[in-house]
This record gives sequence, C-alpha cells and structure tokens, in this order.
Amino acid sequence: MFLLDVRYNPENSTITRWIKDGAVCRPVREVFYPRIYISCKPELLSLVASLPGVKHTNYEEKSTWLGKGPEKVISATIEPNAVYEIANMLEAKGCSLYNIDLDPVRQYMLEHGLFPMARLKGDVLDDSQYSIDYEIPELVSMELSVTPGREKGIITMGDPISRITLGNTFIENKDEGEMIAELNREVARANPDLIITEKGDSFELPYLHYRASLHDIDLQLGREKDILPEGSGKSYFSYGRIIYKPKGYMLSGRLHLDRSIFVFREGGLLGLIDLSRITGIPMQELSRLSPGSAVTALQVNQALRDGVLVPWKRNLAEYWKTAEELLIADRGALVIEPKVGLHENAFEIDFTSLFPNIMVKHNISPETVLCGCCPDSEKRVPFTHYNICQQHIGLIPRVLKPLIERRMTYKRRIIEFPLRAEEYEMKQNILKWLLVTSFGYMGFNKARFGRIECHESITAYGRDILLRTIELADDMGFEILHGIVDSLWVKGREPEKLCELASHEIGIPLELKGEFRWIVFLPDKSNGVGALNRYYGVMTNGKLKVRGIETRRSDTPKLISNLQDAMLGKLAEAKNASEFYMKIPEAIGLLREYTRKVLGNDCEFSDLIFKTHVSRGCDEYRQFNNQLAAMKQLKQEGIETLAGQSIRYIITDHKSRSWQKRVMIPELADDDTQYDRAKYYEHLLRAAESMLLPFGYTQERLDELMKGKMQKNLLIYGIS
DNA sequence: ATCACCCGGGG
DNA sequence: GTGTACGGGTGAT
Repeated sequence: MFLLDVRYNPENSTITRWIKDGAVCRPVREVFYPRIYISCKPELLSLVASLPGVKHTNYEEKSTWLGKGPEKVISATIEPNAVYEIANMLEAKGCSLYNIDLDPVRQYMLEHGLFPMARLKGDVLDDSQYSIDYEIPELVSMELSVTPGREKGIITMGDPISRITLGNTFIENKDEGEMIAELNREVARANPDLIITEKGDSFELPYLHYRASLHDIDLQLGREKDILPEGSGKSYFSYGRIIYKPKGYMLSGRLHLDRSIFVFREGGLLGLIDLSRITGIPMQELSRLSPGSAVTALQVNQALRDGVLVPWKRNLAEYWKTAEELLIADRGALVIEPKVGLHENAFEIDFTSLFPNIMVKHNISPETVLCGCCPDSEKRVPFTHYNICQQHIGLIPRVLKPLIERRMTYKRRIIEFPLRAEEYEMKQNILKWLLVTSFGYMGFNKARFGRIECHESITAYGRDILLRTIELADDMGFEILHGIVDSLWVKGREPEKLCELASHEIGIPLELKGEFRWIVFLPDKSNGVGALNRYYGVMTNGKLKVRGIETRRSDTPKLISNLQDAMLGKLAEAKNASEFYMKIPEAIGLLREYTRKVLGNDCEFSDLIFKTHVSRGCDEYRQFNNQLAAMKQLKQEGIETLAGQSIRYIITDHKSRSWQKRVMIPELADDDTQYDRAKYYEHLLRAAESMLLPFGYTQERLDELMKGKMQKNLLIYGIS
C-alpha cells in the first residue's frame, strides 16, 4: 500500500489520506487541527485557551530562532479557519507568533512521520524518507486533452468542444453535453491515478468546467467531487520578471499534473515523486511550486525537527542593508573579460555546484555567520572578515549536504546503470535546480532562513576561489581566455592536471567541462569590448555550445533562429581555425538564401512570430511598442492580457504609429496579411552580424554584400 | 543621449 | 505560496 496523496478540508478540519492499495485507491479520514506557537507572558495561556476556535493549549519548550536555546512557549491547536484571526489578534497584543503559515497537510505528515508516496504496511510506515532505492506503486496514468471547434482566429471559452481525448479514447462528433458526460463516465471506468494535461491549469480544466456548466453538468475528474479553485490566477515576481500563475485545478484522490509546470518539465514524473518524498509536499501541490519553495520546505522541515519554530512574516528589517551598503560589501562574483575573437584548443573548466559547496564547506547559515558564540573564530570570510561559528553546523549546510550527496549518487548511477540512465538523469536534474536556487534564496529578503550577510559571504568565497584558481592556472602556464562566477576558459596543455590540483587545493571539485576545437567570444555590439555571456564554439565531441545570441532567446522568431542555427551548423563543420575562416563565406551564403526568401515574400507566418512576456497591463505602459500594439489588438478581440502572460505578433509595418497597422497577432492574420519585409531583412542581417562581428562583418557590410548580388533577384521577384 | 522594456541558466 | 542584480539587445522619446 502506498500513500498517494493527503488533502485537507478546512471546512470540517478533516485530513484525507488517499491509500493506493493494488488497483484500489481509498480515502481514510481523520480530524486534524493545525498547531501554532505563541511566545509571550506565560499568564496569557488562559486568554489563549478561551479564544473561540482554540481547541487545546499547552506549554512547550522550543527554540524561537536558529541557534537559540529552548524557551517556554504556548502551543495551541486551532480550527483552521480561525488561525489568521487569532494570530493577528495576539500579535496586536505584543505576542510573537510561530508556525502560522505552515500548511496543515505538511504539519500532519511531519507529526506522523509520513511523506507522499510512502509505502505502508497496514496503518504504519514501511519505508524510509531519504532512501535512494524505494519502491513506487504501479500508477495508472492518462493524458487528457481538449480541442475546441475553431479552425482559426482566437480561441475563447465561447467556442464549443470539438474533441476530447482521454488516453486512447476519442470523444467527438456528439452533442457537447453528451461528450462531457461521456468523459465523466470514461474517467470513472478507467479510474486513473494520474491525469496529465499539457496546460490543464490555464486551459483544459477551466475550459471543460465552463463548457460543462453551460449544459448544467458537473464535470467529475477526481475520485471525489471536484472543487473548483476560486478567483483568478496571480502575477508575481520571480527571476527578475513577472510570471503569471493560473489557479491550480487540483483533484481529490487522483492527481492532476500539468506538464507545462516547472518541476514536471525538468524532472518528469519520477523526479517529481523523488522531490515529493524528500520535501514532504504532496505531488499536486509540489508540481505547481517553484524550486525555491521546495528548498524552503526542506529547511523548514529540518528546523522543525530540530525543535526550532518558524516565525510568522519573518522580514527583519534591521538585517537588510541599504542598496548603497550592499554595493560596497557585495561586489558580486568575479569576472574576467573575455578575449574577443576565435580561439583554438580552449578548455572550459567549472566548479560543480560551487555556491552550495561553499555553503557546506564553510558552514554558511544565518545563525553561523557573525555568530555570537565565536567572535574570535579562526574561520573568516575572505574580503569581509565576518566570523563563522566553529561550534555548530548550521541549518543550511545540514540541509544541503545530503542534497549534494543525493545528487552525486544519482549522477554516478547514470553511468553505472545505463538502462535506467534517463530516470537518474531526471532525478539529478531536479536536485540541481534546488541547489542552484538555494544560493539566491539567501539574498531574498522574504526567504524564511535567508540573510544578506550569508549571500555576501558566499560570493566572497566564490571570488576568492576563482582568483586562486586563475593564479594556479597562470603558474601552470595556461592562458586565461575568460572567467565568470564558477567557470574558466583556458588555453594550454593538460587541463586535467589543473583540475586535479585546484580541486585538491580548494576542496571543491573542479571539472573539465569540455575541450573546444574552436570557440568565438563575441563583443558587446555597442563598444566592441568582450561580452560576458555571448559566445559559440564546437567541442571535440562535435557538440555546439552557444550562449547569448538571438537563437538562445525565447522571443526570437523561428526565421531568425533558423538562420543562426544553419550558420552555426555550417561553421561547426570546421575542425580548426583555418577551416573556420574558409566556412565564413558559406555561412554568408546561407544568409543570402534567407534574405532572398524574406524579400521574395516567401516566408511562413509561423516563422515570423515574436513572442514576449508582458510585464504589466495594457494601460500601464509608458512607451508605445510592438507588444503594446499586439495587446491592444487582443483587447479589441475581448481578451485581456495579464502581467506575466505572453503575447505573439508578426511585424507588419514597423514604422507605423498605429497599433492596428504596426503588428498583427497571428490569430488574425490571413492570406492578405503582408509582413514587413524590410524589418525582417534587418533582423536577419543583425543576427548574422551577432555571429560574425569579430571578423569584420558589420550589418552595413553584410547589407552591401547582399545588395551586390541581389540586383538580379530583385528583378526576378519584382521588388523595386 | 537617455529611458523603457525584454531575456538569460542547464543538459 | 515569491530569487536578485545586472549585462546585453532593441526600440521609443
């Protein structure tokens, strides 16, 4: 038997465990009240106990912050819907509140030592949360998709369903209400454990539910009555950009997983199960979270197990420096300006998981950096000279160390067990993302266990490590071509020796990432100086590595990335520098083919689409631009674009100031639509320039080259 | 010239 | 229910 899912209903304070027992999946229910902690005068216990909604109170010994000894606090179990009201009231009375926004499901699992997908024997756990080799139940998984009955134009909720696909079953050519009723029956009959959709949260499920409501039918996809999410999605800030997140359509007793969401995309089902087990977050919820939340969950779990409470709204202003102070203390990571142009026989060497390894090796955690117990510690952060605790290992290293080891185990197994390589690859990949975000979280002022001095210390160690490695490489006679954060590009002999020596000296593994037959570092187009993250090259295994240019960007039309990919493919045929130079004319020949196609009006609309995320609503833009024009067209069609959603458009008349004329959203394009040939021609030249600028091919020069041979073609195509 | 706005990582 | 800071590009003002 396995614990497929745990759900909580705050209306009746009931926990439901969904037990997968062979082919059967059954609910087991019990009443459960979340527990909060209050730090205040002990006399307040009777007041707390008398509050409406409070079930049970007690005194407990708990630590209220990392590194602090236990103290007497009040614990109270409370009706879930009363938690925030009571917390606010007590906070106003001067109490400090803890474990307030801890999801009841996770509290329940922690209290009972349970975790998602755990194997059970009767009612008891028969599994170990952090084991690597665990059994998973046979899960019945079905893909669900819906096709609306509209060939072109903008699809809206108003369009009736044309076809529903569930697994291998097609439901079509029927009255819409009958189709939905059949879907209900089919789901009940096939009884899957997982329903997987492409974009279920933003499209399939809300659309199906809406269509069902028109026929007075209840769509029933879960093993228990579906509860629709209330309200619309949310726009939030992440990775320096606004993201739109739709409300999650979660099912009871059956898991709805949306393929387009991060964790599922990066780790697949097995990665999701693995992460769900170690974080204790149920799969449906986890599949909709960012890796940062998973990292926080691991930290919170560890803290709770250590008897440390989780503060409510922790955002200690005095910890956070002003922007100016930050600028002085945090010079960020080290960067060596790349040498622009072509290089033969270059090596890329990287420190694996540099920042997480620094945190573990140097014991960096909010309670260990500048700790009160070791002011004279011998462990000092480079540049800043902060003292680090020598007596206790911090929360962060204790969480990260097993994570790094787990990932290393999976990475080893990719090689040891080739038949299961794909599975281990997905599992290590998802863990990699957790490690990456664990660093950024330190500098995030809303992070539960973040602290800016930790962030600073990590980058300081990073600078120190890269500087020492450069020195070592220099001593060994290597030429340094480029360096950034945790990577170096060097030219010389026997890079393995450098890696070995540096790994030994630094104590963090330095890996040989690749040997390049040749690599081109590109300049900043505005000043010709080497740009930090713009390069392309071919490794000795024949693989291309490309960064920073148009083809890597998600907003680039296919036409442009196709050109660059073709040019890269052509250049990649070169085995060395002299062959590379000989390939340049052929690459320019490809540019000629593409420009002819564009000017000859011979392009597919689908290749011309720009796609960008909008950062704000239609009325909030200060500047008129292409995407605003596209948003206005959508709005006229009755579709509101929310911050974080993406929009697509084709440029039709780039110089026009009119939002109707300037661009065209693809849904409205027809045979009469004329794209802006001059503009796409310009974009092609720029894309070629991006790659060939170090060799003297500017946009102007390329334009002349095209025009020189273009005269005849212009006549053929009849363009003047 | 300066400001506005978008994208990026890894395998 | 959430990474920040910043370099790089293009385009508007």
